[in-house]
Amino acid sequence: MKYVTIKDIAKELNVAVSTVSRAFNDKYDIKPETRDRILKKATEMGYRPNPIARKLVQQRSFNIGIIIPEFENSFFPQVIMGAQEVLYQHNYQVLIMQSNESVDLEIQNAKTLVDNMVDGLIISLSGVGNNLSYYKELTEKKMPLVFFNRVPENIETSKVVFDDYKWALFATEHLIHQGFEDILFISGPDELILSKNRRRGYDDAHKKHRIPTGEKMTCGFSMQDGAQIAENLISKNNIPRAILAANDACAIGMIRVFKDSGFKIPEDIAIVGFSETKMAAHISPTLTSVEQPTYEIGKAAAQLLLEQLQNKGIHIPQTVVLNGRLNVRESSVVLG
Amino acid sequence: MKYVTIKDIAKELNVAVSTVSRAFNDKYDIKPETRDRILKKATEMGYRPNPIARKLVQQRSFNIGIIIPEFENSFFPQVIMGAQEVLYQHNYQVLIMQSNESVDLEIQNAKTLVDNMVDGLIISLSGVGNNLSYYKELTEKKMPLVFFNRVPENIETSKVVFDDYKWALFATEHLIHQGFEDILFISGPDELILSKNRRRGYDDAHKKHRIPTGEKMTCGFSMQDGAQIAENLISKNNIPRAILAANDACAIGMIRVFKDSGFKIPEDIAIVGFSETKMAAHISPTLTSVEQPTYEIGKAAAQLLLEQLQNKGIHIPQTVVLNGRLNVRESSVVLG
DNA sequence: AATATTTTCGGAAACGTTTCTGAAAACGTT
DNA sequence: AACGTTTTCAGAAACGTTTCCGAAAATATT
Repeated sequence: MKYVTIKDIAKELNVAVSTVSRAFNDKYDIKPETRDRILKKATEMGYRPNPIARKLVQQRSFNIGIIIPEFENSFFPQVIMGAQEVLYQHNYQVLIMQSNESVDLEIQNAKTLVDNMVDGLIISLSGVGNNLSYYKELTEKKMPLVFFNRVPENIETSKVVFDDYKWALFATEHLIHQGFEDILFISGPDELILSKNRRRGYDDAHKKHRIPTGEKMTCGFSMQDGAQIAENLISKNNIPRAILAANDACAIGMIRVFKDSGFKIPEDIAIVGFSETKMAAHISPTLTSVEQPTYEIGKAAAQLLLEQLQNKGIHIPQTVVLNGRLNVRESSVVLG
Repeated sequence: MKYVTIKDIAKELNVAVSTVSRAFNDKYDIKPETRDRILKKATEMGYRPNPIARKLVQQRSFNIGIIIPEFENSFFPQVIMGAQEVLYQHNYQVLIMQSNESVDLEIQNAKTLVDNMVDGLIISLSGVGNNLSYYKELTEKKMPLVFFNRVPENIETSKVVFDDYKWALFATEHLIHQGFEDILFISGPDELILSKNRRRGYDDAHKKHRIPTGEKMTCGFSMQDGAQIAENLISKNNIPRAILAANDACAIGMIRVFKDSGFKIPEDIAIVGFSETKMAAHISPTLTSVEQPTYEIGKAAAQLLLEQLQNKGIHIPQTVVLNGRLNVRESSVVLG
């Protein structure tokens, strides 16, 4: 690839490169006529500024990095769409990397993005074996950082989270109200705060209604993970009356296995999912699920990052807690 | 952010920057002892090479750009995973951008990636209103380019496609074998070659069995698009006996609407999806679908790109056609 | 011991920008 | 007409690398 450069234009027009540069960043003194002359020539020659060179001298890139654990569930893609919307408005480009639920790859991705001089980072942590020291280092070096959804506990920076406690409590209460007492609780990996918060919600719902809690398990976020747990339960003949699942994918995986084994949902086993996917309304039975405002999460994260970018130096860590909704559908309601 | 540079190391060790540089790229002459001395100091100081500076001087980045239209269906994410796997093995980093089905955004993304000196581009076109002139320009400038899934007709470069003709024919025949004659054909936007190919397959299946074709329509790739078409059909009381849908999302959207209106699938309307999603086996009824080898598509695209990257200059455009499978499930089979 | 060869390194240019410094040109003021 | 201001521009340094060129040091050859 041959690129047209600022030098080519300067030579063509017999001006200094600095003059051409000024023509593109009006802020400096330049006569309108020469500016127009340069701009005209530039488009004529098909010139496009080289962001690489600019990054090098300005030590900033107008790029934002986003790191997510996976994008097979539609949750993260939707968050990204939200973030992109506000970042684009502020002329930032977005670089996406996915860590495939691997901490090593996640850190490697973060380093790559930092090496490439992103101006800030939006991150959702991978589930297992967190190693936060690199992120701590980054915050110490004043790199703008925002975590969302899967956030670390002891890093002083802005975060966007869902009120997992409240909605796990609410979902559990919903199941209790339906008359179920033996409720299996399934959450994501223990390291994630969101798992802890949901567990508290689950426990408190039981306390509030003065009934003993059911079994508690952890699980990954894929359909396979859910299916496997269901198979285990069946083989041990340990069938709960109701289940609060880690997410919709997990719930859907379980439902398939249970149905294949002849169980009726919700008549035999009621089930509630988490972080609503588009599928919830389309499977059979339709799935009751806690809906998270994915798009808003992305927008909020982007806005928090922009704040840090603008108030360089002084950064007051903020935690934005977003609200959700329980979409009650067939999978948790026994009629009559 | 303060970065440790090659200069800092050079100063610290009283050597020239060129020597430090050599220490990192062994290919040059350097005494093993000084190399080790430098490498040791470098890790001590937390040095990480700055890819930006390197790009500028080498005029290459070891970055590959991937542009996809959307990532709400799991199709594209899976392709990306496949591509990443082989590119990572060859030390390329992957930058992902999504065009949101907008041609303008797609071209803008491509330009951004080119400006950022990616060494090559893997692209799946946005559906509507293609403007290929920029891509033609890129191929003329020898930028390595590979298209997949949604490919342009008259650009001379490598492509990875699915045998849409064959599998549309096969899926149509499957429906014919089940005894259905009034088969509605729904494809993606007309501009896409894959739509044309599927249409040919659909037509030829009818020719082969000497029955007249049914109605043909176009549709987007989302559940909403499918739902809307179903609503239209119902309001016009124009109900086909069977449907070959544009993709699984479209099929699932239609199924929901039909079921809500009291139609039985497949007893009243049989339906076949395309490009199998994980959901196909989990909805009710389970969905018959043409499965595409998503992961392999990504890998093939990456390999074709690597070939171009390696044989600089001479590039013989290749088109890889991948095979699929018809997963027959409940939605297209009436028992008894 | 003198010369030739190889190994190892330093210096400097280059990549494409931005931005600092200062000088020339244009204008205004007296 | 002489001076002070302002406007407009050119030149050069800088960003962090790689890489070319050539020189010094080490080694080999005669």
